[in-house]
Amino acid sequence: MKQHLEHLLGNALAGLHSTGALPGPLASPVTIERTRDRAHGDFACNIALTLAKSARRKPRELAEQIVAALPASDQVAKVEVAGPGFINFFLTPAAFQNVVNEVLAAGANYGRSTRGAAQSIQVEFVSANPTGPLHVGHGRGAAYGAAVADLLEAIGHPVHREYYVNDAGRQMDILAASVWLRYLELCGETLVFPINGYKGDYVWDIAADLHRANADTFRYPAATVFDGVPPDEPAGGDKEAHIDALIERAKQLLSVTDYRTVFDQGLNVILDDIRKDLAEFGVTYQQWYSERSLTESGAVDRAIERLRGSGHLYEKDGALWFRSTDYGDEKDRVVVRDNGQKTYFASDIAYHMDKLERGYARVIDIWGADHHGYVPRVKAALAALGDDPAKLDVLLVQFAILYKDGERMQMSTRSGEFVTLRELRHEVGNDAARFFYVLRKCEQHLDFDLDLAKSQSNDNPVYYIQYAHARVCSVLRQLDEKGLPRDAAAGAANLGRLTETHEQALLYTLSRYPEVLEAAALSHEPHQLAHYLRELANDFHAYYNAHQFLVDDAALRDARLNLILAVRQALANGLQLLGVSAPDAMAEKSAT
RNA sequence: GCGCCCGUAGCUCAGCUGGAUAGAGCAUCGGCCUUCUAAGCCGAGGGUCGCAGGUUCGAGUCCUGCCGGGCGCGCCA
Repeated sequence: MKQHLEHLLGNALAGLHSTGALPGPLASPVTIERTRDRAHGDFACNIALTLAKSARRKPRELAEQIVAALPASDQVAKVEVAGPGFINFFLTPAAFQNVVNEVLAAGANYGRSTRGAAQSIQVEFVSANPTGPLHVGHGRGAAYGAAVADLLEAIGHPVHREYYVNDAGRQMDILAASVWLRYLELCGETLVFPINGYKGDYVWDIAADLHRANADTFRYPAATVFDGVPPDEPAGGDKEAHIDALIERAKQLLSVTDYRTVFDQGLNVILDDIRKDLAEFGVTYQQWYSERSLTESGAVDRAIERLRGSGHLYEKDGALWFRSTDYGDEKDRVVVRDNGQKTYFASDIAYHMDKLERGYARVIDIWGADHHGYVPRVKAALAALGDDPAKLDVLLVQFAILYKDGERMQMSTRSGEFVTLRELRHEVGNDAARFFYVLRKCEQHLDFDLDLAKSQSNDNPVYYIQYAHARVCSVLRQLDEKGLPRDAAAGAANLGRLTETHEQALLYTLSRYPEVLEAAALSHEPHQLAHYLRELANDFHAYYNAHQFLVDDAALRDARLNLILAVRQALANGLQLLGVSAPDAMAEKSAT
């Protein structure tokens, strides 16, 4: 519809140019928009307003002239010039009624397009450190990232979903040390667990597995383990120095392979748990990319050498620095520490270099908003490597703040007092969780009221949309029970019977779906789709209450059934993109 | 102090990237179930779009400065 109108306007303007009625080529392209108010027609164009200045003409006059030059179209019922000079298009009922045929013909593909087919996109999201189970904050990144990826795929982009596994670095060593200390306790050693260690129950579970499989193989007396280790914070020492020394002791006492065994026990158990958790949440990946593999393959060294070759590295205080300030970062960054260890940033440079070398047209990183300060340095690194930093899009997701009993909950992996994604999923269900998470745009803080989500799940908008879908299914069941026939072809032939106000509203909303999908995908805003689905469900429920579908008039009945089947299809397509199920019937409402 | 995000109805948020009279859900009040599921529908009240300037035919939307809230500013990851 939109393209058709743009085509008509293009012809009209070309005609005016050729007769000299309008000067020069257009500065801006012709854009057709949906009107905010249907009193202004179905679509509107502000071209006369934007052209008025350069043409030195009054906008309304110009608009009249453009309208007069418009070619005839059987889809256009009326064209008006209104307000300061808008050109308003009123389409024929038939133009909208035909949307039903389009939806039913396209089925699960309705709304999808191929406009992005030439551009492959890599989307990296969640990528939480495998030091513990995913919590509710990660859940938002998961739901948002999956929806963005699915939306991009829906407009034709080949999409590669990836999880970057931080299986190297200090945090993982702290986990390994935590597992080992718990293991020692299980062996019968008595010790004071470090304040900076991972205290969650899952660490005990991992340690128990380790003990079952290896008995006392990795056991050392606690006194030996803590020999020479500086005191922890409660004992008047530094908690960071304390835990670092314990890691050192672990590496000294255990052989390289034994330390690796303890380390990998923690890594693998947690990573498997994360994989399973996300899969249950409907979030899947094409690839799990290991940070460790970047070091082992020499990719990190290669990245550093490339930076050195392009003259962006220098040494200071025994460390190797990247001059990221050359590219707008606020300070230079260390890539190799004075102790010879490469920083996390060095791995990340190598990782992003690798992403672009793999040939993606665009790369999207979805990070927690607390990492926003990290963006300039990664972009700077890409620029220094000679890559185009504009290929990288970093989407920052603000925190999901949990409320329980009206109070804000503190979340900390280290203290073990967090609410896990799994707990949340079990409380409110996958559908509600997926939908709630994408209901807000990512830069908006998300208030997640656990009590509301738990006790009053009826208020959840996801049920409202699912109910609309289930109602259509229910109508079809009623049709069967009443032994009434359904003739899809007759329905298609009688779409002209759909003239009620509610039907027109529904047809109009249905016709917007492809535009909403595209806008949501291009702007990485799944919430647009979520809000649209609510509108579509709203139009359907209003229609349902105002009119009967299973009427005696067979032609009208078939037309209405085709319409609501089209609505069901659009609802199902949209819900699927958000990872929410489209049930055929709603489960019995619980008594509470 | 510097940087990023947010500020719209009592509450939680949309506002289609600068368009016409600022919308929805909760909450409040009033209606609708012998008829396809009432997890639904219809109606009412509720606004200085944080404040002050600026840009233009037009600003909730763009630019500047304040105010308020969140998050960052490691040779941690």
